[in-house]
Amino acid sequence: MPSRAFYVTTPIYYISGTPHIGHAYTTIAADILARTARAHGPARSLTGTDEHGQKVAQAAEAAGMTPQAFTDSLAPKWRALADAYDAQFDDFIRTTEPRHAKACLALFERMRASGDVYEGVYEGWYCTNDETFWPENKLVDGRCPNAECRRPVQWLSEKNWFFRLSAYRDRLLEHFRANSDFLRPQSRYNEMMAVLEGGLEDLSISRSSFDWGIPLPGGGVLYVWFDALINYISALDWPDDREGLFAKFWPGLHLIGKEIARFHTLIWPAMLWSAGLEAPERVFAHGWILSEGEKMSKSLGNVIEPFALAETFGADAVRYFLFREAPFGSDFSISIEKLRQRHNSDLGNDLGNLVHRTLSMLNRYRNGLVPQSTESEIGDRFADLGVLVHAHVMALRFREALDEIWNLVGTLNRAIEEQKPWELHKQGRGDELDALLYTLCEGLRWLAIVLHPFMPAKATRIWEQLGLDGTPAVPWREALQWGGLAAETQTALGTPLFPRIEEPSPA
RNA sequence: CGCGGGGUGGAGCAGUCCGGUAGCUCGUCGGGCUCAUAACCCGAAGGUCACAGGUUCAAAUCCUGUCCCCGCAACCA
Repeated sequence: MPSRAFYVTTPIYYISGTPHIGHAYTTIAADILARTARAHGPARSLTGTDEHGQKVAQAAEAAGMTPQAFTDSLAPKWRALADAYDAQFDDFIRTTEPRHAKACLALFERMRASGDVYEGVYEGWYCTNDETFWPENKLVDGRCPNAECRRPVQWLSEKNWFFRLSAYRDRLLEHFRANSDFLRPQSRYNEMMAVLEGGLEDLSISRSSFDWGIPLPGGGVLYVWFDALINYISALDWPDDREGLFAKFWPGLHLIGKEIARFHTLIWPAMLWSAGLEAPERVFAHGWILSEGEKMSKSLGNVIEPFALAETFGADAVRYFLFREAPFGSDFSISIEKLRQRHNSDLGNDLGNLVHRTLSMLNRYRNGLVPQSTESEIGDRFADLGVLVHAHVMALRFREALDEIWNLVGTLNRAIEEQKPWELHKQGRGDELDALLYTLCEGLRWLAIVLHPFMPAKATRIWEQLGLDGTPAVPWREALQWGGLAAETQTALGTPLFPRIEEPSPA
């Protein structure tokens, strides 16, 4: 596979919100992709915060702060979320940065130059919460028709800029048809096709009733959603592109939650086309994480708090759970009990115990020294591991990637049962024992490498216990060669990787 | 006729697009092993794939209809 430059983004998170596990989910997914891609070639990842809009302005006012000071005070919690889950991003963009405003205005001007932006008067019912105008006939009981909002709307009349989105309907249809992978999973693709077939209306892209946004020449500010989408290229220094980031990394992959597929797959590509740029390469709209089978909500008291969760189980165990438990794309349920069980069985019993028993035997029988390299049938079974895991991850099949890895964890555990190293030792069959011990250690080295994107800290601990230098963030193609672990390497038996978490005792 | 998701062994889920002996994890039961985090390995029990029609040599999978469950005030991926 050619090592084309890889670019992955998360949505920019709405800054005055509260980080929850769903944000962490997207963020970790992007991190897994970026880490896997980095092991194969140039890669870049982006996250950030969405800081404009009337709601932020109002919240700032309520807090007695300027909007900028208000958002400055909130941005760190979003960086902290990525940190809490060990997600490393190459860039973190805030929409209040000058580089972003510059890109937004440049895009706006290009779109205007292409004749797709026109001035018009917008009168209608406006929902402040959604930052959206609604036609009279859409209102529900005189309130916002968004089922998740339903707040009172107000009548507004403003002179705004409009984007001729309707003109792009046919091109979008063609694009969807020609690129069946453009939007995944399939259910979201179908949904957007249905929207397209119903036709598109032009979009109001500026606001003049408040000023917390990117100011336009001649007055008004950009509509917050219009501004937000542009982050994906403003962070690549478009249009100046002084370091060639845009040229190298655009177009990329957008990871989003399913509720914002419309913005990312209909409006955003049309904006880019209007400015003479390429649409994103792929958009993946994942599902929601439910708590005890229901949508998380404060009133139900079933919100899983992401910082506390990372603290209780460790970032890596949560990262593992989120992507092993369900296919990426569908909704699934999280619960403390399920997390505990997976931690104990998959991580503790299967993987952690494998590492521990292997190093323990090596310690006992060979003073912790890796024996001479030997041919191994089991090595053959690892041959395709890197290629398979890489392919699954790049196709967003995280669960399948982990299944593949766990198959080999099972293979090694079985090899121990079948060959009974304790017997080999007692019977003085040193060569056979050496061969097995080498196979186990080398297998663990491979596992550390392919697990690293999923569980960076734990994979690094395996690496260190194997006596290897650095981290498992190594180029896969070169590193995944059977026999890479040198004989005589001094290993170090450590404490269990995933100490068992006991069931809370019944009260 | 609001929109969307879903109903598969005790639990949680794959499989459904591209029909062809029903699969995974956990749990349960029985056995083995002792290097290891009471961990590991082997075996077994357990399902009319919501229901009813239809298409087909063949349907969990395609078509039609029905029933049931979940989300849709706020926070919010």
